[in-house]
Amino acid sequence: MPEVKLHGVDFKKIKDSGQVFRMWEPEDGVFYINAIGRRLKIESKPHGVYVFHCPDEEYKRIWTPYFDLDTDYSHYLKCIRPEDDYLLRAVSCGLDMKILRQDPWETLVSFIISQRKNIPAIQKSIELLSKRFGERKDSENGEYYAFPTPEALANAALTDLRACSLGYRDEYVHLAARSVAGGELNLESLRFADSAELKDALTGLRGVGEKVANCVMLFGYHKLDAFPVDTWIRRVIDTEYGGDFPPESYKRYAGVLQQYIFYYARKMKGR
DNA sequence: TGCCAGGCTTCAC
DNA sequence: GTGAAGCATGGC
Repeated sequence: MPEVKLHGVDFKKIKDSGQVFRMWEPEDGVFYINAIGRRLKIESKPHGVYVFHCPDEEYKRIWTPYFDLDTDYSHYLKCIRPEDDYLLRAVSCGLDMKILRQDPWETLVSFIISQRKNIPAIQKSIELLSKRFGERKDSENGEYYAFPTPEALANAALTDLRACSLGYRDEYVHLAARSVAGGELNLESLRFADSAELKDALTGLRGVGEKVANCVMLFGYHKLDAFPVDTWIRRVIDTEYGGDFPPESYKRYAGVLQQYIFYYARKMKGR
């Protein structure tokens, strides 16, 4: 069981970042996450040490890239203009945030569901969906339900999907599942596509517009230039940047910067 | 109790 | 291309 000293990662902020919906903290400093067909427990110890409840090999091969642990984010922040007070405050508030490398399918469905829902409601829908259609699994970190496969959701009755509080999005999820299960949309081969091609493929799905596509690109394909604009980001752009963001020099890592802004904007509202 | 939520589709213009 | 209405449901 790997016990590692980590710098530049804050799992509490990741849990609260709105990019991942199956991560929770049942007691202070203890995190669980259901992702990529696994359940992981992470325990924080003093002095930046974390215990990952999994084999060493899995930590290196799966979770290091998943949490992007080997990347130094200070590199992404060098483009920030010194006079951009708002962004500097946002970055300082969200320091040690990470952009995860989530499973594209789970990310796609999660963000289709996310439209016009708040985060607790999204989490609830995803848990209902997993319980009803996901495979029940046993792990050293407890029993859980894996995220449903495309086939499982493609074969589901629309009324059963609706029972997971999907609302009008039931049809969107069903169509996306049928498209992936039927091979018309190959999410794996899209890993090799550039951002423009990827966005075209995603927005070709019913119920996937600009915003959801950008979330899938950023959180499922690690396209750091993808810039999702939701109601929170829209408000900040309008009130802090006169309606125009990101500037050209920010565009390469706009998705990373966006994540700090999203986290900061929500944090400030909650105060 | 009303407003809002990590929006999208449709339709008018 | 832009703008507004309608959409199911639940959290706060």
